[in-house]
Amino acid sequence: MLDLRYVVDHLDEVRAGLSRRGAGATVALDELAPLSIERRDVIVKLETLRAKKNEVSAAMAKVDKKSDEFAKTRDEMRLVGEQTKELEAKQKAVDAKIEELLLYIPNVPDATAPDGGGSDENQIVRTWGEAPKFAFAPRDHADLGVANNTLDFERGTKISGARFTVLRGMGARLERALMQFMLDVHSNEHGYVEIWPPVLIKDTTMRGTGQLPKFAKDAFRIAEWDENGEAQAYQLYLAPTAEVPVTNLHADEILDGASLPIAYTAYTACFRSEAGSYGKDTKGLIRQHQFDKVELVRFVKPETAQVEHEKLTSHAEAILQKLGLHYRVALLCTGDMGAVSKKTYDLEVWLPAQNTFREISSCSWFGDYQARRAKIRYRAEAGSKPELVHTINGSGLAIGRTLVAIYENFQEADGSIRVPKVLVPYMGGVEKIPAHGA
RNA sequence: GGAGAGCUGGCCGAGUGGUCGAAGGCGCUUGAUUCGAAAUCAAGUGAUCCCUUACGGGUUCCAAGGGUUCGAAUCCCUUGCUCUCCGCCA
Repeated sequence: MLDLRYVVDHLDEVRAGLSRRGAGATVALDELAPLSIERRDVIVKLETLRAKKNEVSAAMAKVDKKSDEFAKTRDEMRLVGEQTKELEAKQKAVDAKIEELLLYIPNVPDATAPDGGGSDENQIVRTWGEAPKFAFAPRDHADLGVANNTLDFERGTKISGARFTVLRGMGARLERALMQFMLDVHSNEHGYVEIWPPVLIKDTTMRGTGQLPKFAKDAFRIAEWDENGEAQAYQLYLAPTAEVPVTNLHADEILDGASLPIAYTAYTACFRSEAGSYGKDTKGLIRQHQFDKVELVRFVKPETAQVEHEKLTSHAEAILQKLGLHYRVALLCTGDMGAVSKKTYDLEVWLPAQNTFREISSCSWFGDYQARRAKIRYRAEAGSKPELVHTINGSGLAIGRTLVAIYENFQEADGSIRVPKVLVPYMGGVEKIPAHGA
């Protein structure tokens, strides 16, 4: 979330920044300024009373408890106590209102994020490789995977419902190979520390990175049984991305400035309800309730954030390059960017069957927005004031979509699929997934 | 699931109603000493929010939330978490 003081002191600037996201993003700002003044008034009154209480209480310790003077002061202070309680209740109410507003206000886009209303106004900043040429009509991954018996959509639906898929044989092996390969590259070549986090996470953790309260409907929440055997909502969510548990590793911490940047990579299964995406990408692996992803997370000093963001993006790109997959990098416009982000690059991989690029990674710089929510700070040097870190993360990469890209880009006329060279060792030496019975 | 113990500053650990942001120790920082280091000695060493141009002043924080009281780290209630033993379990 944004800093109340900063918002109120720079109202016009913040308003101008938020308005770039489109109408509606600035609505809450107008309520904030008067509330902030009210908050300060309450605090000043409250603290004056408390100071008096503390002063008098200290004096009373030395007074004879049976004296009239003691009784008189005590009665006076009883009144002060009541007033204090009223003011405390008022402060709580005002703070809650402010918090509520702030939690729903999105991040201010960075100046380098282009203006725009939707995905067609994103800027393509670079393109890598070339689209493969086929002497035949390329088939999509779902057809290939059903034919070679590595993707079982029907049984996925049978056991778990729509948007669940079973990987089988070399499909399952490829998924695992990709996970290992990505983690190896990031930890060995890019200097990330590997993390294996829980995927059931608390609501406060979801709040820290901004998934809650605004996007509650996008996440799965688990239930527990009450004494009547009824399912009751339980305060644990299925992580929609490793970003959530991994970023929150350092929640409520003051990090040593010398330890920055901290870089983590983590594989997790990811769970998304995909509310509001009915009818979209219903065929194949593109949009699932459960999918695998390797994530990259960096905690950095503010002054290095832009450079760090580019660096992280290049780390995600390296995976695509090593696999030999044609892709492009899109700088998202303000209207297409996530609410928490200041600036986002999407990596889009070429999918020949769809004759288009599809998102396979999203690399975002969040400024101090997540850090403020999650209270992730650092001390530049011994004795200096704690400051908020900047957080950056990105997929490195979405594994299911990578498998899709490999199937579609490396298919042969007979329906077999070439395994990218770098993955062959991870596939136990297999260089080609056969067209049938894989 | 059953029984018990506990949760205090970066760490260890005192503190059971007032003078406690909290003894003592460790760690850390600075200075002295040293050719330098170790050891030793001295001083300092949390966060939060509010007021103030500044200097500075004040508030809150002893797991969290509520309560009792003129006054709570200390008493009461609720919740969470940790540990030990038993049971169950991949």
